[in-house]
Amino acid sequence: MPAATPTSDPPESVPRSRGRPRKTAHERDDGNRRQELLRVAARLFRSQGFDATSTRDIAAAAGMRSGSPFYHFESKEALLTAVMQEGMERALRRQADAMAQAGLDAQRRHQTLTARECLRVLVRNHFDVLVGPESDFIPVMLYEWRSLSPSERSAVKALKDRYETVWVPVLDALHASGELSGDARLARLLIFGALNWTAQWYQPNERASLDALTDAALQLFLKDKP
Amino acid sequence: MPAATPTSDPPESVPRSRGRPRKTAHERDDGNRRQELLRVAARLFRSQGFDATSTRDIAAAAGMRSGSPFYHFESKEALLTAVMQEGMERALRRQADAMAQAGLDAQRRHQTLTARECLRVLVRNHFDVLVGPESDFIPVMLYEWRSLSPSERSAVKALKDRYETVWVPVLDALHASGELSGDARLARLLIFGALNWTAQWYQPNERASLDALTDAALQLFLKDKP
DNA sequence: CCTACCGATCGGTAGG
DNA sequence: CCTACCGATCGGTAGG
Repeated sequence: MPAATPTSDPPESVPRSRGRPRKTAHERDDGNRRQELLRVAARLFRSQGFDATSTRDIAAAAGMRSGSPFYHFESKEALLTAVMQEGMERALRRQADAMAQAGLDAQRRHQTLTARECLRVLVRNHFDVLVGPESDFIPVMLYEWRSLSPSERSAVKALKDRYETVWVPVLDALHASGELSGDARLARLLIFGALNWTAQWYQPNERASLDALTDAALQLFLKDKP
Repeated sequence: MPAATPTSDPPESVPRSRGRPRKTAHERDDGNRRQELLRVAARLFRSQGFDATSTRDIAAAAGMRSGSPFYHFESKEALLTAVMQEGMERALRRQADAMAQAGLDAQRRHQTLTARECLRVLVRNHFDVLVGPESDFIPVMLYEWRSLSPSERSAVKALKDRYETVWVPVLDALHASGELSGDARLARLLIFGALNWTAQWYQPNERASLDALTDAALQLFLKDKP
């Protein structure tokens, strides 16, 4: 039974929002126009910043006229929020897939994943999400927080927390085995910082591959097992 | 003898810039108005971002009318550049002072600083510069790169490079002694990432002190001396 | 440093 | 999704 809401729906379904009604992602087959807007917005927000990108820039990059993005999104801010949510949902899916795949590989070798191997999978996937192909969404989320309203902010933060929660037991296990030293919470924050900062300097044509970067990170953070 | 400049000063000192002549930092005793503008601009740029801060916001915060900041700075961009340069110059001074002081302390104990102790001094000072009192300037530099023109960018980058250069021999020594593992360049980039990211989450009322944070960082990055 | 102002741009909307 | 448009805001300037 759904929770009782103080105001129930109006009798004949009067649209409540301002202006024209807007489609949701799954309404009609041309949701690809919406996807296209998300893609170009993510790219522009990343390269120029949210405030420095006009909705006209976005429309032009998607081959539309200046007013048309507002047919798909209520506001520029809603578009930003959608970019962040889309990015986090993809990241969550990829993280789950990577962990599941690594688990299966281990099983086929009749082994269990060590905490160190788990961390390697998480770090490698994080780099993919952050600086790999189609990686504009997550940097936008990391660097454009300020432009969200409090409620949008907490919606995105919930997804981000889910993403980071996966790391906690892994880091705890490494802490317990002595492979990770120091305060556990501070270590986690510092590690995420080291990883997230790569979005600032890593270029696709960087001499170091993402595998090499993963190696460097694990070597930096982890001690030999005592 | 000063270097010969292709165009020497005009005979009777005609101002070359547009509009009213602007004072430099040392011209007259009310350079404190300029300093005040830098201070409030740094604070607003940090909390709202460069693009989301209007020159009217800055003027109001400094107790001026909307047009007055342009008496002190040629443009909003020039003000941003000045914030970053001022911040880097202070950081460089504080870094040099901290290292010198630590060297003197060691000398008084008839010892030399170990590489590990040097790193501790650098990290601790970096946290001070980044999230300590009057720490708005450096986060602005770290997060508002995009709004600079190429030439302004390289001017700031030169200062940033000078700051980071001090760390290189220290990290190299730790690498040589086996206290720091993995590719040296990548380790340095990851370490700066971990430190710089604290500007995103550290609050002055944070439970961890900057000393505790320094401990956590050194424990995370460094191995025991083999 | 203030007053008064300009031209440009921006997010967003009505109506089709 | 386009056309045509509005009100607000912004960086910056002339003149004192």
